[in-house]
Parts: sequence; C-alpha cells; structure tokens
Amino acid sequence: MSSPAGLEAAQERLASYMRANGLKLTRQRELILSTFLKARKHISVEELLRDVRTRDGGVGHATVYRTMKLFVDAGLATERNFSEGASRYEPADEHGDGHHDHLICTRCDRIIEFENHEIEELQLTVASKHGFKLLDHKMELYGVCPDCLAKP
Amino acid sequence: MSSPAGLEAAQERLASYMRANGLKLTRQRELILSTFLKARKHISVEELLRDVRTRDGGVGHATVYRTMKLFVDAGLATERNFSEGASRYEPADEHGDGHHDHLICTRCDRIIEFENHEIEELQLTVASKHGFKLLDHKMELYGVCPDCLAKP
DNA sequence: ATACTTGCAAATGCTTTGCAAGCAG
DNA sequence: CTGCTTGCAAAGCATTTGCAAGTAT
Repeated sequence: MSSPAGLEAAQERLASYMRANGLKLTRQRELILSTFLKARKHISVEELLRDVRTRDGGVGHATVYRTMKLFVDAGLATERNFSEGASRYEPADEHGDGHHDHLICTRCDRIIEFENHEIEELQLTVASKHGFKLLDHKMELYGVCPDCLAKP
Repeated sequence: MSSPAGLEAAQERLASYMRANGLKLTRQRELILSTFLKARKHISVEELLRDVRTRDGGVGHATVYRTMKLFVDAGLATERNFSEGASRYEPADEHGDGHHDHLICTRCDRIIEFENHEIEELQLTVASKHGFKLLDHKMELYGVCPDCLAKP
C-alpha cells in the first residue's frame, strides 16, 4: 500500500482539490506529482526539476516552485527546512497517523526516519496544556550514527 | 542566573574562543554579543542589525552575518530555520539541560517555548535504539493558539 | 469564451564575498 | 608590524512575480 496505490490516491486527491478550488489539472501538475512521488525522500526543487525535465524538457522552474506550494496546500507534500539554503519536500502522510520524524547523523548526513507513538501523545499533551489545537509537527534528532561512531 | 551573569559568562566564552583560534576581540563583536543577549528570542539578522545600530550606526550588515556565524561556532548562539525566508538566532543553552522547543501558531505566527522532560528521555531512547549518540534536537509543534481559536 | 497556467525573464530577499582601509594583538 | 576585521558594494543563490501566450473546463 505505498507506491502504485499511492499514486492513484494522490492523483485523486489532487483532482478533487482542484475541483474544490476552481483550479485546473494540467499536464505539468500531473507530471510533477508522479515524478515527485517516485523520487527519493527529501527532494529539493532543483533536483525535482531535473527529474521532471527528463520527461518533459520544457517545464520551467517557476512552475515547479508554484506546483510544490500547491501540493503543500493540497496536503500532498510537506516542506522541510533543514539547515541548507534550499527547502526540501517529501510526500505528506495521507492519514495523519504514521507521522515520522528524522534522526540525522551530523558526520555523514545520513537520515533515518522513525516513528514514536509515545512522543506523539506527549506532544498532544503539551499542545493542549497551552490551549493549542495541534495540527502538525517536525522533530529532528541530531547525533552520530553507529557507522561514524565506529570510525576515528 | 540568566541576564547579568549570563553576559559576563558569554563574554568570557567569546574571549577564550578568540584566543584559542587566533581571532580578535573587536568592538563590533562585543557590541553585537551584548545586543544579541539583551534582545528578544528568535531575532533575525536584520532586527539585530537595527538594534546594534542604535548604539553604533556604522556597523555593516555583513559584519552581523559574519559575527552570528562565529557565535554559532563558539557555542554562544543557535540558528533556527522556521518557514520564513530568513534565519533567526537565539542564545545557546550553555548547559545542555533546559533545552526548549517551540509551539507555533499557524495563524498568527506566535511562538511559545516549552520544555518536556519525558519527550527528551524518549528521544534518547529512540536514538540509542538506532545506535546513535544523540547530540541535539529540534522540535516544532504547529497548531492554532487559543486566541486564534476564539476568533472566526 | 473565460479564467487559470505556463515559461520566460526580471525582480526580490537573504546571505556571502572581494577588496582596500582599519585595527587588535 | 602582521594578519584578522570591517564596511561597502557587488555577486550569488533560492524563490517570487509580471506578463503575454497557451490551455483546461
């Protein structure tokens, strides 16, 4: 239940978002969506543009920027701002459950994803303690991975 | 043990970092440090520059950019990348304990800080489960604050 | 037909850099 | 003195925007 069904589900979601907001389903948007979903996690706009152009060389970079913002609004993508200059995007979690976070090695930049239900619950507790209605979260743990610990 | 002692401690720390690295302790660096520590949390470079210039109008913005990077290296400041264009800085936690995280209102952009020990412990657990030596973390909770919930 | 979209190029906003003059050690 | 720093202006990126032409509905 990830790749093939995921693409269809995402396309439907995009279509209904378009319909609901008077927007149009274009060749570029569908191409960018399928390329984005096929790509590796945490893709930057320039990387995505490169991939998209292997299938349609005429796509402009402004279109990819505009489209990724649209996908975020449609709930199809999430924007991540690590410490680089550029933002990266990853497919949004469609259900709200299974939200994952990142464990990042500060030496080799390896990124591992994890989920932890207890932490998620505590986050809800924290939010409600402050009267917030919690919508989303981002958590990044920085450390040294086992491989790098084994080296010098 | 925060403001008055904090400034002195920070100045000492800066001085010894300078000494250790063959760098120089300049008027600008001391001015930027004291202004930075006095300022509100999560200050942007442009905001900090404005504050600094009330005390010395001749400081250039490149100097503030360069100096904040230096402070990060010296362990005096931490850089935060929220979802805006610009980075923000806040004083680093000197002890490693008392690390705080952020609760952000998606409507009014208000930022509330919180600490939660249970979450921190679970983070350690997660890291060691993956064989990581944990060094730092960032956690941001996004939601709607009580004030905004009360409105439309 | 009527908007919404696209691609291009120009504009913007944040941050970095080259350089000559200035200053700390 | 020597070499790190500064301020300025220009350059460098990532991202956004204006606009005329294109296209989905």
